[in-house]
Amino acid sequence: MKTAEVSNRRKIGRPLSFNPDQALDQAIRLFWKHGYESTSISHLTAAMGVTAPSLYAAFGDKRALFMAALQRYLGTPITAEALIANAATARDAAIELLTNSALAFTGEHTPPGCLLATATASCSAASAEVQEALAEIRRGFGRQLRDKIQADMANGRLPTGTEAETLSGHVMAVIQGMSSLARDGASRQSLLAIAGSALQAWPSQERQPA
Amino acid sequence: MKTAEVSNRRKIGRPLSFNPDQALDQAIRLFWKHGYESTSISHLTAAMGVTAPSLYAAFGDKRALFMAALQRYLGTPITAEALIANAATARDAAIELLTNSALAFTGEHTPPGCLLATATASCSAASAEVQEALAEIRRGFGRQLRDKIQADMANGRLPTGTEAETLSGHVMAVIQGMSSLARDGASRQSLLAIAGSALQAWPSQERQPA
DNA sequence: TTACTTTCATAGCGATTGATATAGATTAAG
DNA sequence: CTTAATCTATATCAATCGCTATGAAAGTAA
Repeated sequence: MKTAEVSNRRKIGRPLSFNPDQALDQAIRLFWKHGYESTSISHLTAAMGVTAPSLYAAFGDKRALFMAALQRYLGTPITAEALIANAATARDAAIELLTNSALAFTGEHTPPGCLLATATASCSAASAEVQEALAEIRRGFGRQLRDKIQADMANGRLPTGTEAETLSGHVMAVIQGMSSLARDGASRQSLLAIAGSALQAWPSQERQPA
Repeated sequence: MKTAEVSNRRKIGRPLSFNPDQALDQAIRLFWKHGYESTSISHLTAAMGVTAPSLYAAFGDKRALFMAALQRYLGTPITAEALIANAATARDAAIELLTNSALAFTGEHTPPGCLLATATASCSAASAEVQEALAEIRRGFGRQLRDKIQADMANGRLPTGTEAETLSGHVMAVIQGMSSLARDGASRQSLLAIAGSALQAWPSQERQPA
């Protein structure tokens, strides 16, 4: 067990000289901006205000630190999983996903784009495991949205001819495409307009009565 | 002038032991799969069948080699620039861009996704110039499609209320999003379906008579 | 205090990075 | 042949990579 377990840690010994969550926020910023492989340990230690041995004692190796940063990133301000689950309809889920993404990718105090989409977009074979882990998270979001669409079809809220896989794929593509556009300098306003344009492709019970 | 100029090169001296274009194809394959920074010189020399000094003599430094590979990549089988310029309408251009992208991102003998979209999706500050060069190429494609849309509006082939910037941005987002989905394992069929779904958002003169 | 536990800071590990100096090999020209 | 031009191969450069051994510093508990 390399990673320190805060809950089981006794209160004896020299205390930590840094706030783990604040340090993790700096790691998020760097991984967000430069990706997984291009963010070096020396960059991280400098930004986090922690020496390398302390970093490894607190978070394990680079991969574990990245996964911890990713989990923290995915939980702010609300998980996409909860957003989809709590939406009244699949259309509402798509609207919120697209809108929240457009806002999150163009924050004033954060790097442009999406950490989940770009951090391992290009990396060597040595990081294949991390790359696959992120791919599975992305695919999971797509599957969840697809299932929500299929549920709405079963409830009559969407035409029976709707291709759930294609519709969720379109939304996921636009979200990840917006991340690329944001990295290229697109404004928040333009991304919100694109999100609205993508919703034009959403089928309605009225226009297509099966 | 570090890069050898083939046209001005005299025919005396020891000839090249490798085919520059074939070597460049191998470089394209590696940069396509692993991106700019994560593809090392040793990886390149091994795949290209060329030693490091020969590589540097033929192509210059790593940046020049990457840009040469990118130019060759962007010209196969046809440049997106020519595709947009030769299309009869902006809608036709969008259809061809989306379809060709779906096919190119899921080739059997090439890595999944798009080299232009992913090679510098995440890189350190040391590669900021290369990153910006690729961003400008992507933005140029978007501007060209936007101008084509505006031309169709002027000719009455599109409703006057059409937001050209948003519509082209939507197409560009879907294209780059399809690259991400392809990297996550999406099939050619699913990408073609997503391309068709994106076209549902395209305005028509009939449905919206301005 | 003394014992014990944990973190911190220094220094450095082997491996790899992008890039090159040097010398030998291979060709055409004269 | 000799000479000039160009490429190839070996060996290596300083810098950085992810990571860690070591011992001093800083806290609690007796």
